[in-house]
Amino acid sequence: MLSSKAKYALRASVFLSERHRDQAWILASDIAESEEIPKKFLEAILVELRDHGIIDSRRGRYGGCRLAHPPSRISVGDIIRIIDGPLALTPCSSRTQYGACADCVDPVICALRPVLQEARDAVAGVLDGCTLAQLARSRRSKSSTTRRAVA
Amino acid sequence: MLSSKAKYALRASVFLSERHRDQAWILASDIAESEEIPKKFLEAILVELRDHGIIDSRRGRYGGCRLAHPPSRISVGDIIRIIDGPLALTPCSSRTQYGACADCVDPVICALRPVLQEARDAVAGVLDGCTLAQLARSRRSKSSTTRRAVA
DNA sequence: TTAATCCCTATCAGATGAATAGGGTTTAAG
DNA sequence: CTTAAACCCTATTCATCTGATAGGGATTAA
Repeated sequence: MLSSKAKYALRASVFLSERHRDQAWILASDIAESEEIPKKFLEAILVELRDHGIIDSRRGRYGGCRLAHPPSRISVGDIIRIIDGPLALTPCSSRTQYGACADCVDPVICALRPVLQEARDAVAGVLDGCTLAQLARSRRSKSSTTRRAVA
Repeated sequence: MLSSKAKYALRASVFLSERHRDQAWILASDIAESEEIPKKFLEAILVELRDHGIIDSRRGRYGGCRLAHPPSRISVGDIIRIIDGPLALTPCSSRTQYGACADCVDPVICALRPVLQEARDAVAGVLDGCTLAQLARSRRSKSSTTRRAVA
């Protein structure tokens, strides 16, 4: 399951995507308010995203943050991996962060590994194939649909 | 990530698969010893598997447990779902245990949902496509390979 | 100089994960 | 009918993770 933190990170990232056009610095407090994310908690998330090169930030007055790359170059998988760790079901079936599990010597788990790798490739294929740009576009179309439905 | 509990459950299930031929009652303590699983912890796991119809059990002297179905009819996905919960990344993208997430009203998360559903279908496809029988077979071939390599 | 902003460290309550303890209940063999 | 042996139930422990809050330090552009 996704953590709240990862969902917040995705929401914040999409928010930044929508405002990425003019390269302006966006306030963390604006994101927090618009997306209803606890401000201090969001700050910690933004730091992680910055440390992993997803966003750039500028301190001091008139500072803020913005995506470090075009929204079409950042995937859902990227964000989730940074916040929640590898997509794989075990360390030993991860490709981006491979590591032996403590109990990986066991033959049954090893018998399991090919399946788990297949599973991880399947999820990764989907989540890495979906970019922030696509999410932002989909959000835009949904909100307009809603508006039309309400009208 | 898979919990230890789920790995234990898978190991125990494969162990039962290997001995399913003669329909005998297998002792929990035998599974615990062979698979190096803490006995009391394993007992709790077996109860869960029993409650979900994966295994049958008989109490009292000469009791034990065994698979309630042929190993070819029980999938890795079945076991994982019972022990660790839905394969989906959010309640709202689950098919077997659908439920709205607390924050599912948010449009970005909703924009995310189709992707998450795709991801869940992808993992489910893999994990439900792998049965205990296949795992047991793969374990058998591996251990013989090992023996050959050692010899 | 200063107001505004990101950033760092510490802390906290609650949930979850992994395991242990101890006995209760049931069963089949003798 | 007794009894040894097994599953089964409740409670408890300990460590870690999650989600969040607090307070201020460092930095920047006007």
